[in-house]
Amino acid sequence: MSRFVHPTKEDITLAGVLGALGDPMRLKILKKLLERRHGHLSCSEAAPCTEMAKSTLSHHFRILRDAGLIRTTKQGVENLNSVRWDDLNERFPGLLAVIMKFQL
Amino acid sequence: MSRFVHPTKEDITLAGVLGALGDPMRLKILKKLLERRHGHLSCSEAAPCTEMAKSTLSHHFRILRDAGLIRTTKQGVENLNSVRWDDLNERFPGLLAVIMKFQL
DNA sequence: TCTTATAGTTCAGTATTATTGAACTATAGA
DNA sequence: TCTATAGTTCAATAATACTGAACTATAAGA
Repeated sequence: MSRFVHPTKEDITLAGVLGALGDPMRLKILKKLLERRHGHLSCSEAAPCTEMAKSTLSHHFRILRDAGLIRTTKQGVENLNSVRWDDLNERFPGLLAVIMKFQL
Repeated sequence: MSRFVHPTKEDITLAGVLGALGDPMRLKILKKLLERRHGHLSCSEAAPCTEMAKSTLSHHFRILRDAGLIRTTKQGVENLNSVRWDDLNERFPGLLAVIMKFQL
């Protein structure tokens, strides 16, 4: 029964957010999640490609979670992930919207 | 006579830019440079604090340069650094302007 | 209930990056 | 030429990231 640790909105830092997004895989994961802004995706649904190690994927989700970019809840056998859109937009207005515009 | 290597505008990547800015020191350096958008600052003028190792500072400037965020030219004993504002704004319109708005 | 499958985490070893003191390079000025 | 200044490069260590293997938790079927 692993409970996920999420930083409070106030504890989200700019360097943390940018650092977490400074990786092509994590950018792709966030883009997939952002496409359904208030929806949820399991880790494997949000994976940028299928031939990547589960542990690697888990690692990247952890980094996104620790930076405050996503919220993870366990539902049955899956983890459901969603972007913390409102928190992020209050903390850093416009940031995610701009990043989301660009390709890759 | 060290010549600095700068990526072409086309070679600047989003993950590279975000990764380079995913560090408090480098964010501070960029902010100082951005305050005089088309001006130039030496490395020591742009240093976030004075009590950091010269080699560490040099390392951070290198990462910013390799990511395409700054251009460095040697002038006398000093290195002059400036933000590649136009290149970045053409490649990722609005990105730097948004990041610049936030504190820390 | 026992077994199997699914989804993901944790562990541990390896690989990559970051940090920093010491030595070095290049330029300017006395 | 000698000294000071500004920064780089090197080399060693510290900290993070990546990933295969083993493990945990839940669901569903026999």
